[in-house]
Amino acid sequence: MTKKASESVTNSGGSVRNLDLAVKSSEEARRSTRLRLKPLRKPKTSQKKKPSKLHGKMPKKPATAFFFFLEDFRKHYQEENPEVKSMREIGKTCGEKWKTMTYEEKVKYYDIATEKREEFHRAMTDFTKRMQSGEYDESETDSDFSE
DNA sequence: CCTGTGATTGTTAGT
DNA sequence: ACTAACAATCACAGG
Repeated sequence: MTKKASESVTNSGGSVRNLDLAVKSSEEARRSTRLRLKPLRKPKTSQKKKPSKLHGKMPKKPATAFFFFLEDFRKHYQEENPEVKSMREIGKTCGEKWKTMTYEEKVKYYDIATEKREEFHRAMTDFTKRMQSGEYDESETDSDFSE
């Protein structure tokens, strides 16, 4: 609630500024991403794997801006192409359009992703803190006692 | 009936 | 700094 007011003050300026910082932060990471010319591993895609209990309470990676755009784009795509139900084709179309999108247009999606990232960061901090505090509780009370 | 696949880019943690 | 893997979605297929 409080931060909402400050953000509303600056229309695009605030958003852009946030994005700028976000971009700057990932600027380094971005470079590496672009360099990925070593597709040694080329899985057919789809890296879905079963939820391994790595730590039990490890915060999962938040959806990226692209995913938010996908969510929105998917709605429009289904409206115009109700025949296409497969997400695979949408992904291609969305990805192609995503590249054509301009910075300003992506800003709004990046902005959402940035917020999600912050939330994730909090969960991560709490998680790490808890971990250092007294080792992670792997017990997670499994089925021993119902809650 | 349930699980895995397939496709997209972006972000994160780990080494 | 770089690498590898994973994040959501939704329809379809296989066991």
